[in-house]
Amino acid sequence: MNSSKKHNVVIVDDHLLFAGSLEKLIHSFDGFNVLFHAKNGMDLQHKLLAEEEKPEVILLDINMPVMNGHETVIWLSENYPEIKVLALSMEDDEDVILKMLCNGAKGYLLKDIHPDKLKEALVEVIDKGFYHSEKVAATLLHSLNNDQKINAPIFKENEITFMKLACSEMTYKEIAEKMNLSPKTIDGYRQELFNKLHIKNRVGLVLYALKNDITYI
Amino acid sequence: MNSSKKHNVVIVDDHLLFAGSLEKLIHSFDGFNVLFHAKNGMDLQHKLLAEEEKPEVILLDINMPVMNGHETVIWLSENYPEIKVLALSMEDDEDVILKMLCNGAKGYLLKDIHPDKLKEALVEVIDKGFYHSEKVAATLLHSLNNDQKINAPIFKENEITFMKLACSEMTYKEIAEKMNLSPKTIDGYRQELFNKLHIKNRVGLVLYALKNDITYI
DNA sequence: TTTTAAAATAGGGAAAACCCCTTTTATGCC
DNA sequence: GGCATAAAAGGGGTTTTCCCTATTTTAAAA
Repeated sequence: MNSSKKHNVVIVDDHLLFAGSLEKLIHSFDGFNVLFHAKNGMDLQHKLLAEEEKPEVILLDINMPVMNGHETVIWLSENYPEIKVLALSMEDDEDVILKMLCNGAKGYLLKDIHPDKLKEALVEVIDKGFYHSEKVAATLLHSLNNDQKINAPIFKENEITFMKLACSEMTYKEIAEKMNLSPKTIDGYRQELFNKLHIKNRVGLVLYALKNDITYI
Repeated sequence: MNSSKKHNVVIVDDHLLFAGSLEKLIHSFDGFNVLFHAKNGMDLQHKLLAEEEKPEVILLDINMPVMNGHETVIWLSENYPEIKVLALSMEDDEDVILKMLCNGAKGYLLKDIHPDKLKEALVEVIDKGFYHSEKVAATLLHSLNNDQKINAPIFKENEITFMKLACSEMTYKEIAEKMNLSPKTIDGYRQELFNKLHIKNRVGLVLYALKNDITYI
C-alpha cells in the first residue's frame, strides 16, 4: 500500500446478495472503501459517468445479463484505462480467462477463493498493477502446454453453417436448398466432417456441435 | 424475533469468497451469528457432527460439487429436522425450486436478491418457520397455473432407456441388441415417441432428449 | 378360464442417410 | 493462358431410417 487515503473499489455483479456481502467484506479490509455497485456493464457506464469520484479498482463479474464482463472490460479499457479491472467468475474456463485478460483485465479471481486472497489481490493490483492467483496461472500454463487447439479441427464457414443446420429436423436435401447448394455438395461436407471428427453418423455430428456450441439453438 | 440470544446460522457454499462475504453481511445483522461454513454437503455433515452447538438456520447453496443441495437437504431433514434450511441459488428454475421445497427446505432465495431481503428471510424463517420471496412465489404459482407437466408426455421406462441410447452413434439394431429386444420393437418405440413428441426424425429425438436432460451424456 | 388391453414383434416398402469414386467448376498463381 | 488446387456436383450402390399395417405374446382383469 503506498497511500494513507482509502482505495475506492466498485463492484459489478448482478447478484445483489453477493455484491452486498462482498461490500461488507471489503469494508472490513484496512484501507479499502466501496464506492458503489452496479448490476451490469450498462449500469456501470451510467454510474461511472454520473459519479464524480472514480474507483481505482473494479471487481467485475463475467456472467451478467444486459452487458457482460467481456463487453464491459473492453469498454472500460477504452474509456477508463487507468481503472484496474479484476475479473470475477465461477468457472476457470481457459478461453474465458484468456479473453478477459486479452481485453484488458488486470487479474482474474475465481469465486471460490478464500476471502483473504481477495485482499491480497486488491493490494497487489494496486501496487504491482496486476494479480494472478496460482490456480489461474496454472490453468493458463496448462492451456499453453497441452493446447487442445492444436489438434482441434478447423472448420470452413460452410461447414459450420451446415453443422448448425444439421442440428435440426431438416433433411440433407432441405439443408442443401437452404444453403443454395447441391445435395451432393452437402453430402461432401457431411463426409468430410465425419472423417475430421471421427464420427459415424448424423447423431454424432449433432452431439459434437451441441457440445462445442456450434449451434443456432 | 422472539429471543435476545443470537441466532446461529451456518453457510454451505463452495464459493469461499461468497461464503466469507455473506458471513460479514450476516454479522452486520442484529441478532445473528455465523457458526461456521462448509464447502459442501459432505463437509457440513462432518462439521455438524463435530460441532457441539447446532445452528437454527442453514443457508444452503444448491450447485455444489461432492454433495449438492438436493442430497444435503434430504440428509438434513432426516438427521436434523429442527434445523431450518434456506436454499440459495442462482437460477429460478421451477423444477429445482419445487424439488428443494419438497425435500424439506423452508425457503428458497435467489442470489440476486437485495441484502436486506436476506435479513427479512432469516427473521421470517425463524419466526414463522418458512420464507418465500415474491419472485419465487410467483414462479411457483406460474408453474402451477400453466403447468407444462399436464401436457408433458409421460414416458415408459423402456422409452427413456431407448431415448438415452438414441443419443449416441448406435444404430437402432445395436440399440435393440443392447436392450435385448427385437429391432422391430425399437422401431415401435421410435414411432411412438415421434408421434408423442411431434418430431420427424432421430435428430429431433436427440434434441428433445438433450433439452430435457434425458441422457447418459 | 376366457377376455382384453398393452407390449412386443413382423413384413414390406419408400425415403433418407451413408459411402466411394469421378467429373466439373471456380480460384489463385506463375 | 496454363497449371495446381480446392470446392462443388454427380453417378451409383448399400445400409439405415422411417412408416405403414398386421400378428403374436404377455399379463392383468373379469
